[in-house]
Amino acid sequence: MDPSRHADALRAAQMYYLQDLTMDAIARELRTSRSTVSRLLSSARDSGLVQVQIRNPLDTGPELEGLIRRRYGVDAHVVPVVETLNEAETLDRVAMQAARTIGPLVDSNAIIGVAWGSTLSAVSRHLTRKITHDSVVVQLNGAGNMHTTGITYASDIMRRFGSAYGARVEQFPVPAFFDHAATKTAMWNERSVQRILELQAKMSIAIFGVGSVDADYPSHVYAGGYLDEGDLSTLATSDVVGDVATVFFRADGSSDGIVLNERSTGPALAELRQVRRRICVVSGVSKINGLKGALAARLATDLILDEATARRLVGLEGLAVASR
Amino acid sequence: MDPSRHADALRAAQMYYLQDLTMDAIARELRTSRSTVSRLLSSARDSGLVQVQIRNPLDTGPELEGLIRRRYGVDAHVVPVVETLNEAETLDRVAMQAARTIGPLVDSNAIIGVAWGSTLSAVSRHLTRKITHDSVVVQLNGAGNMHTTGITYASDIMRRFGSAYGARVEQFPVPAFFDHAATKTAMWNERSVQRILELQAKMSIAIFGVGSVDADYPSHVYAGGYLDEGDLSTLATSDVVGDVATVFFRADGSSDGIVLNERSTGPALAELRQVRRRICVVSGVSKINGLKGALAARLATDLILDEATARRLVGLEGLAVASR
DNA sequence: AAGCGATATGCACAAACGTGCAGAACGGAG
DNA sequence: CTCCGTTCTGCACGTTTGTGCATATCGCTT
Repeated sequence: MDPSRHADALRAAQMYYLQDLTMDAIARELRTSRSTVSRLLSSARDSGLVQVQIRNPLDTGPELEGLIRRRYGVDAHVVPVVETLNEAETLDRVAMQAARTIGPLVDSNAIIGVAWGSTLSAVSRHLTRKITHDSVVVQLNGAGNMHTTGITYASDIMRRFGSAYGARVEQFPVPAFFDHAATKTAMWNERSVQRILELQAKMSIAIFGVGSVDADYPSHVYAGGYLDEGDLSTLATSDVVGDVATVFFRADGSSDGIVLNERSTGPALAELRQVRRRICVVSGVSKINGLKGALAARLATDLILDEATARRLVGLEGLAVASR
Repeated sequence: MDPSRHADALRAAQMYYLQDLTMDAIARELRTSRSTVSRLLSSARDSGLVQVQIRNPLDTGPELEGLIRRRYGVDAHVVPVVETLNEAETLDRVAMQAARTIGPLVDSNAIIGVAWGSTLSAVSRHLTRKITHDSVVVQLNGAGNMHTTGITYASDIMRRFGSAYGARVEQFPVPAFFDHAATKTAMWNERSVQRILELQAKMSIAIFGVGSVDADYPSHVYAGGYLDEGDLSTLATSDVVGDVATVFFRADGSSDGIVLNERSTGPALAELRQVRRRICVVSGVSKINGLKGALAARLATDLILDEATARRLVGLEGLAVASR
């Protein structure tokens, strides 16, 4: 792109956001039309030149976020939504806010682990650009299943992350679950796979949703042809409540003895917990049980979720906004 | 203020800035009118809840800021202005942008040293609020002179800084210059004064303008009744080009042997250089000589200045915006 | 040089927004 | 309970901003 356009965008952004001039005044100074300035500004915004951040003072009394922080030890970001919204609208709004909340956390030299699923797909569609250097986006778990290689679906997500942050993208071209644990063992010794595993071990940020076994609309994992009848009934008898990156856990956060995990390509929970910043995005109350399990397993350091689910999490279902 | 109003402002800000809803839509969700939302948002902005930041990628070619950085070793923030603006308008716009640039640099537990003068007065008028804890604003140099105690003028500046950042304000109730160096020595042993000096020694940020002896409109210091005829001629014979916080220096940045400094209440240049972050705000090309001296003395780590002065600084007076 | 596709610009209109003003709601003081 | 001063609210209006469309500009090919 024309570099002088970029320079103009910067000038315009400074004048608009830092000097409170109107677009009209800026247009006169840049000797162009007001509409061009409008477009310059929007390009400045979505090229990440302008960064809007909302810092809510942590001392805002007994707010939802504070409650969650104290109860579960995670930094919560509650997305305000009204109850009347349907699932899709809620997801979209949670995803948009999640995308913008994640932005400031991504730095140069970051290694960003990304899972897949409907939540992450939505998030990836709303990412705001931010220029970083030498960042890498690495896929957390395979996406293939019996019907497709899952390439297009998961890789779209990865690609969007990569281009938003100017990062190299490292896909993980394996199925979500192997049919036989032995295959996984074999593959895990392949150098091509080890390269990915090593990257994962060095992640500085991980971003994922949660699956919940009993969700109203079951997650991709449970309904998308990844598991057969036998697998599903095994899950039921092991008291599994949900998963993160196709690794399953129980309500108490434990995952030992869940045989399916031996065939899963996602990072072991203990491994995930090594990551400094672990961002979990959740939209929809029906994921509550999976979410509680993930929190019990201490899988997240940051949690972005809609208000209704947040209330449910701390047992305030009925209450309206605090102190009104 | 009503705490629920604050909560609404936060919700509104999230929906507006993070979810791209219109004020109309937000009004419906909050069950209020669109105008109220508009007002909520502006209160969110100027209570510092919403933070707009402009990060210009440092790799934007041979830009003015890059040139200045390489030549003088300071982080430059060039404020775009057209040449046709008069002094007052330029100052206002530089001040506004300076105020908003400073904001993100102020943290909790900061000790902020602030000078006075027309530049800082303008800056103080445009500060955006930001809630911090246990911050202190400390006056860098006395403001009294033969005619007034200077209290109202300098203390207005200090007060504005204090209230913008929720910081304690520590004034320095001494004249700008003592008549006799001996009085300064005596006062500097007073515990009330030492308390201030100790605070200054612990400053984490210092904010100041520059005075330039030959400016078109001489700074307060040179015209405001602080110095008598004898002082002014002494300055002339010592090759002084300007001052920072009423401490004088020559074009090469040296200040040794300038007798007036022995009577000045500002921090010695060597002392100022100890401060981690030293922000210098300059508006108007006629301050160029003072500014060059200050840069030679390495008094600043960050420099906020108007475009015309920036061009002058790197010797590109005639040039228009790079690459157009 | 002409032709062509992609991109950028300005116009004009519609949508979104800020703000003065009048009335409502609130919170003491008497 | 009433009064009065203060703060908040919604309306209405004027201003500011986003965007579809027709036109212009640029870079590249033929």
